[in-house]
Amino acid sequence: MSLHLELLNPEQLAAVTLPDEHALILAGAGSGKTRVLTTRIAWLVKSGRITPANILAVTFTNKAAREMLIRVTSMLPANPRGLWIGTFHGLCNRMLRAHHRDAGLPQAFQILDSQDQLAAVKRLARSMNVDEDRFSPRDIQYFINGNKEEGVRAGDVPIADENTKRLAELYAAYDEQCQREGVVDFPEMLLRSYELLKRNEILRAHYGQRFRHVLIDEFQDTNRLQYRWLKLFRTKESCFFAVGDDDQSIYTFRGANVGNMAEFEREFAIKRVVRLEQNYRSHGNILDAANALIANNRNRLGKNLWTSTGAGELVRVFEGESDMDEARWLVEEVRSLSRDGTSLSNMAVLYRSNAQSRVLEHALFSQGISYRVYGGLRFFERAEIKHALAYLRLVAQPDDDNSFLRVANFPPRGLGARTIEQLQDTAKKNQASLFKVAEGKSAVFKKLIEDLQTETRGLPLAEIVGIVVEKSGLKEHYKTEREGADRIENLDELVNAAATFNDDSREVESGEEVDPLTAFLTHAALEAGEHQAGEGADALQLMTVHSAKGLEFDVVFLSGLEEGLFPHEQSANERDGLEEERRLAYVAITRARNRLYLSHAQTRMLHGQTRYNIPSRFLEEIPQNLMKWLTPRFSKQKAFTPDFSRQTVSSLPKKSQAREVGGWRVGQNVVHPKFGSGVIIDAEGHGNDARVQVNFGAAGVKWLAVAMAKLQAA
DNA sequence: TACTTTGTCCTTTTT
DNA sequence: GGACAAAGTA
Repeated sequence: MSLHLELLNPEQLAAVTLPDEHALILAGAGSGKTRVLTTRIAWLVKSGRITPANILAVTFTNKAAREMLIRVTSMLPANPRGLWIGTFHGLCNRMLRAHHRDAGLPQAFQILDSQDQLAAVKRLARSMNVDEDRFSPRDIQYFINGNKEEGVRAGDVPIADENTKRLAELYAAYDEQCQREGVVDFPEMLLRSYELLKRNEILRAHYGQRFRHVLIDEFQDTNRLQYRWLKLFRTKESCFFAVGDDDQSIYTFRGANVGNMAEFEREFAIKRVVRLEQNYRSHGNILDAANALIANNRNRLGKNLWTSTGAGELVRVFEGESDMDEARWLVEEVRSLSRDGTSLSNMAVLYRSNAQSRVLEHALFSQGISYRVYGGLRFFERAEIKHALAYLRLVAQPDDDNSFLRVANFPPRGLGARTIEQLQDTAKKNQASLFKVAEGKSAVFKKLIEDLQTETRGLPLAEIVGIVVEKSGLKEHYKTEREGADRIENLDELVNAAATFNDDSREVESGEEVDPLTAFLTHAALEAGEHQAGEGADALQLMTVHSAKGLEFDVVFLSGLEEGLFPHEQSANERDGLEEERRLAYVAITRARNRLYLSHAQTRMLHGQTRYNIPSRFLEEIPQNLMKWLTPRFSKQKAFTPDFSRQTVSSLPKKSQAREVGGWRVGQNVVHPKFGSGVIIDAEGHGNDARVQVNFGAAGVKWLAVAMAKLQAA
């Protein structure tokens, strides 16, 4: 019930109690960002000058939004009404449902997730005879979303060449298709909502007046459209409070624009940028390592984290001979920490890409250590759940062709590709949905949907879902399948989820209430990740660095620190790709409270091939005096230079058979007088002709004649 | 029409 | 190694 302002440090207090003016808060990792944001909201309300309804707080994830809501409400005496805290998409959804007519949408519009969108694009591409070699559905989807996120409609795409012209046509056709079917994809939600407010002066004035205080979390992750959307709420009286950390910007690959921070500073004439640099999370050595690493980035607003807790332990570094070796060591380490009293859920293993989890899982499983992998297949994304949702969507909105195609012949009911094709032709001719033109063979399916509609009308949500799961034949179908038991369990779980579902966003302010089924389907699309199993159990946490953002652990293992993996090889082709990789490493390191492990392996199975990787440059960028090697090997490789501008990683060519020539073995570490240290990645010939291919990192990859080159074993 | 086998492609991810 | 889609077979 209290704000506990006395517990804030001077900078935090300054941020919380800023007068009514625009503000930019540079909040470093672990600096109490969420606390400042939530206390600010509570402080504003308690001041009595405004009500909760005057506040708009925007976050990126549902998790962050929920956390914020909980913390704010705990600081206020009564449950605040009219307080808008949510994700960009959640808030846009709320607005679009409330003003669906003005936005040109049916009230029960359905939301396409990325998968659904891709399916819709594929279907469109086929109906328009697109050469998939020239334009893959992925590319088209990327083009559409990229433009939408810049606020550019199909008609406004600048036509530079034939390709763009064609893509713009497809974009236009795609939007028409969505409109016809009453569906909206993720970027469309933002753009629609943006256009709605932009065009409708009355609405804009209404919301602008209402939201006197606009607070934005993770501002560095906003894209251009999101920023423009936010600016629509700006009035003479309004105050914007943006919190962000440019060093933690790790989503530029999907359109986030860090430049928004500088833009905001300029456009809102920010007088004072408040820097939160005191870190309450990590020990000194860990923090120093993070600071040293990020100092290698040139594009920064500048910030240096410090802590008043001691230096703590050194950062531990391990080199494995192979990924399996690395995993075995890691499991042993986890086991002994666990024995010494650190709970498993307080330890996390982080990696750059999901593919790396497999080896770890294998090792953990065989040693009987419980673990939990984040970011795998989410509940609402499972095939059987998607199928059930498709039936439900058709009940709510039969013109949804995406859903129609998904389940028209699932479970199989004799509607083959031919029948569907004919149906699609008729639909195209009549500019109507598949459902409307279904006849003959497909009439049976149409009848099924219609029966479901009449049968479920007016029933409670859980019963609707139960009936649909049963009568669609899904359950029956999975009974005959070998691994169907899990799927049936999931379908039951879906009914459960429906039973416990209560939606607070249905409390609308403009009269019309959204029907429960649509609300549930919206929840499934927008909050797909919220429904996760095994949340409570004590288990080791496995996740990518990306999904670790915002979290913290006593012990963090950062594994696979190898050139090509982390930094990822693809990042070399992107503008400022390496800097983003470095920020990613920075995020990873700053997750650790007490102990940090960094590890890498000499060989690793990737894409079914063994790769020989050299240690990541990030290991070189951390001052040696902060680290403690658990294996001697790495410390021997003195010839490292910090410059790895050229090719640094290679995989073993497919056809290579020779593993060993003249005493040199593939995978072996070597030192060359001129090129420094490297690793043998291939070998061929024998005797005097024997040659080895060596990856020297900075000096590149070279073929060397064994007889000539003065190679030394490292 | 429906199931089985082969060929291609591999980041990161929330909404 | 593995997911997913297109081609192949009963």
